Amino acid sequence: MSRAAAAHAGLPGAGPGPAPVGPAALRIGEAAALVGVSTRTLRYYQELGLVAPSGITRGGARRYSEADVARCLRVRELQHLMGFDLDEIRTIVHAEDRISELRAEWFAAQKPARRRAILREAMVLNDRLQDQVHDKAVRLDAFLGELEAKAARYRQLSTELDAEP
Amino acid sequence: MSRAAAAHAGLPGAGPGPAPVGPAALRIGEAAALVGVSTRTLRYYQELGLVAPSGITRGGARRYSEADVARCLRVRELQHLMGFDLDEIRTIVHAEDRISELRAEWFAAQKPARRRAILREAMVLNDRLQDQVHDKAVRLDAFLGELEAKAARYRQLSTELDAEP
DNA sequence: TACGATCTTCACGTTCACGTCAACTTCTTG
DNA sequence: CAAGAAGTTGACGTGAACGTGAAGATCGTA
Repeated sequence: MSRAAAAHAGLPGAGPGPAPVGPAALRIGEAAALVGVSTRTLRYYQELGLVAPSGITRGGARRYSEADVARCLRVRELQHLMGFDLDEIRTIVHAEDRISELRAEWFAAQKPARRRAILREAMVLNDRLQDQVHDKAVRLDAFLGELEAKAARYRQLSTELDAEP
Repeated sequence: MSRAAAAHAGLPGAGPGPAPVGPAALRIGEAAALVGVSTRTLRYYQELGLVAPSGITRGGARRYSEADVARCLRVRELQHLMGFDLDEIRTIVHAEDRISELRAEWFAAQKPARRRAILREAMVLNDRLQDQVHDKAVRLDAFLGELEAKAARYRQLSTELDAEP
């Protein structure tokens, strides 16, 4: 597992202590405000292994990067836009982590056979997610189509009314 | 409020006792099986004013019509496909009830002015719902687009790999 | 370095959408 | 009409996703 992925999994990591606090380090309250949730929610996400702050101070205070905030926003999107529960979301974001790991491995890999294997795994992960989303999108579009048909029917009736007073 | 709407709101109604049990009357267990939920869930939906059985026996047993089942399925769709909570769904289905009331009023109405007013109200209700759905659909399609772009990129890399071994 | 704002970790409370058990009644079928 | 299946109300239990203190440690600024 990569360094970044380990941090996001909330693991201590084998590296030299806690990750360095970058220049864009936000405190939990600031990050929460940006995401639009409570600090409790951010701690809860970390508890579930969804989003771990990429830095911590010596005293143990969480420090969130912009990428962390983006990740939180993504979780919210998957939650409310897609209707996934946090457990499903964990699966999804971990798959996405794995994909960005694979990207790095891809650049490092020399042998075409290895590259092919990496690509295959990434494609499988991506396709799986795509299927889930596609399913929802299709049914939602159908729903929207119904509503639009009704709206059209109303407009039709309206013009008919206006035509013959 | 119309007869049907009163029944679905779970009100006793001023009519001559409970609604007659039609030929297509399903027991709660059968209706639940068709919808794919538990009997508890159907009672809960009634409790919230979402779906009330259109008939009851003298003894007080609920009898669901096919329309009731369809209504339950609609609730499930709004719940899982759209991600609305049951309170929002109550607002939506009540708006839809109001629309079908308006349809009846429309046919009964003689004066064009009255018809125009009815139509306006129906259009407002429909547009409101349509906006909510449209918003979700747009963002979901964008999400899907990202995934498809990635998939295309993977396919591209794959063919490049196969081309030059 | 003092101090108030912000953070930390428990730990229990809350809301939603039901699940589940109990005690009893009703329905249907032989 | 007996009996078992299914239904009724009522009340309490449950998992998810947090909310809400409590008690204390830490951070940033004067």
